[in-house]
Amino acid sequence: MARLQPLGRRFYQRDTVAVARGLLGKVLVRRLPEGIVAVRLVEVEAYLGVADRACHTFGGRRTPRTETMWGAAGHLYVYFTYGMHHCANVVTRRVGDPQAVLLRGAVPLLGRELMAARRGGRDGSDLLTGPARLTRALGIDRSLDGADLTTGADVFLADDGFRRSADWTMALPRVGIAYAGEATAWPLRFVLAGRGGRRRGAGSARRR
DNA sequence: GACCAGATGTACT
DNA sequence: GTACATCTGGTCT
Repeated sequence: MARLQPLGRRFYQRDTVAVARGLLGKVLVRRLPEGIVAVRLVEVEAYLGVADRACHTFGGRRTPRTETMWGAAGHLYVYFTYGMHHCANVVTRRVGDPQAVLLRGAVPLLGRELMAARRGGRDGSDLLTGPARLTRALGIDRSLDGADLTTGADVFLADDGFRRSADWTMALPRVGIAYAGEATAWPLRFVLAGRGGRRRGAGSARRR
């Protein structure tokens, strides 16, 4: 894993669903003060911008929080939710077309101890399953909102040659967006089958 | 498996 | 000022 090259801007400028599928199996590398950690993405969700009721930019909403999504592809969009959790997204498409892919789950490749330490010593099959667990284990917060993923700096995505077959990719309804009307059922959540994806299905959607 | 509380930033009135 | 959020961890059954 010594010489991973960051994915280029063009990878992110494609159709959001294509980017989401393409991200499965890719390696997310994070440089922490304590060392380098790396994980393989196994679960993501696509958010399709102004036409997607579940998306922060639905209807053209543009606020300080969502500004990163409105910018160039290949940047990290990090937001804070439920008063205590951070979630990380990858911005896709082009400037002015605010779409993104939420990183929901991964499996550890390198630096597992560092990640477990950041999660308060918890280490188990749920170390990286769930968007907020992922960001916590990788030390991702609002300070990384807008970070460029193509430079290979603090955080970036890379291809280490891992090849998933299309047969191993599942498309499922998204999670936690019961408020989103018809968009709730759109199959925009992609999971690498047979890998640590979460078992909790769409059925766990909260009241509210 | 089901259910609930938690803590606060963000959007909107 | 108010409502709610791309969720998690803990408890109860």
